[in-house]
Amino acid sequence: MLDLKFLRDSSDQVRKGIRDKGIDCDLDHFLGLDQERRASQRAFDELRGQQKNANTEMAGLPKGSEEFKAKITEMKTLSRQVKEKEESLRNLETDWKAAYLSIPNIPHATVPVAPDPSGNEVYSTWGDPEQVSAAAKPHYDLPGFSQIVDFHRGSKVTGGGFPFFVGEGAKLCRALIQFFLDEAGQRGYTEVLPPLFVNAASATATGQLPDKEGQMYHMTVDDLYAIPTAEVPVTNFYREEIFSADDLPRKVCAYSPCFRREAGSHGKDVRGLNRMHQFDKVELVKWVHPEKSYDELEELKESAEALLQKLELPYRVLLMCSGDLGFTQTKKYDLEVWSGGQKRWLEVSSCSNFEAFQARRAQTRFRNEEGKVEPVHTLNGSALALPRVISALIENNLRDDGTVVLPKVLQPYLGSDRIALGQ
RNA sequence: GGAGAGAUGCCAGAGUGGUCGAAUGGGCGUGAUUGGAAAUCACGUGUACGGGAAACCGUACCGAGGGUUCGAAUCCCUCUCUCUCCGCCA
Repeated sequence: MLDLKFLRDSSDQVRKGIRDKGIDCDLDHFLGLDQERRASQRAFDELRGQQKNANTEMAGLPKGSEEFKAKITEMKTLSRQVKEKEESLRNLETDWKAAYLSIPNIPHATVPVAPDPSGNEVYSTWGDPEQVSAAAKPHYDLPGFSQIVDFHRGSKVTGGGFPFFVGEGAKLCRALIQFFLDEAGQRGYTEVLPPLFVNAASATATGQLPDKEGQMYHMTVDDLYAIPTAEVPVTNFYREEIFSADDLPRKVCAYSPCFRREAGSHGKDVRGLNRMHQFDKVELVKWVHPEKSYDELEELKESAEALLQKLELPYRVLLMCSGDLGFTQTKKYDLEVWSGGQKRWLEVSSCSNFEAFQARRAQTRFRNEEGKVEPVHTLNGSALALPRVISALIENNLRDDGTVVLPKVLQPYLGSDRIALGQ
């Protein structure tokens, strides 16, 4: 949610932001409801104030007195009015809240304005894609690949997009998870292992609800959602809490499986490890002082980049344009690894600043220098999502003998300098 | 899954229908005292929404939702969560 006063006083700026993101949202409908709500609350407060005054008065009167009885008769009318007014206020508040939740965050001034992904800017590039491309093939076409990532049995057991990682494949996952967590730990992130299901309040705070309901698996019997990313439970860790200024910044990392229904995404992107319903990821989340959040975004991006560098995988960083920003984000960098076999860039990380948007929904605040309570800024970034890192590792490092040479940093975790496909 | 107990402010913990946003203690903050500190004393110390230039004022909030009543932290109903014991299990 954006700040209420900001929405009222800078509505033109908000309208522009909504337009630049290409999101369909009726700000004026909300502003109209906001006025109605305020008027309704004033009226209710007034009536309720009368009732309270009368109440105090009555406490001083003898219980059975004529005066007391007369007062009761009088107050019955008022009581009815208060109830009616309260009901209409509650109804207005419900509509108002729904409209409020439908307003997206707006892009930061440094974000390029463009309607679609073609407007994303290549911010930087690391490594040499050409070098690894020569004879590489897509991982899903490699002999033996299906023995370390078994899609067929996954489909039998669960459904499409839920593969088994087997043998070396499973060990590679475990190694990457531990490597990512170790690196985050060294950067001062506290490790958590979060719940994999969250309630609706949590999903609302981070912005999955009501905006992206269809993307999550929903367990209707218990009204719980399978997390699409560890961002959801982790960001909600401090929901409804107030930090003191020197608690900030607070940094947490978490490994978790992520579950995505990905409704509506079909086509060439979906082969092999490129897009799945369940995948593993290590996520970084930060709660920071509002003045620092854009510096923190750079630090977050660099943390994720450092992982790809240590894994010796060529990548590029994109500064996402307004039209490619999500509902909740003000600014976002995507990291894309070079897939030597598929000859294309694959997103492995997304580092975003939400400013106070999530914090306001989650009511995560801090006491600022003047002692006033204000929302913190939250950020998060993948560091990293596993499957596409795995495909790049395999495709880029496959040797003629069918083995995949591992980057130095992973070797201690696997106890070997290479893994074999197949066998 | 069964039985019981409970949920109040930063924490502990009073309050069983009216003057309760809520005693008291602790913590924290400011000040007094001190050479400095401890101890002691005084004052202060929630959040949200609304009104106001501001000081400040109003209203809501005692797990959540509903009900009874002129009036609810307090009575009734439903739900959620926590704790204890039993069962079951990793």
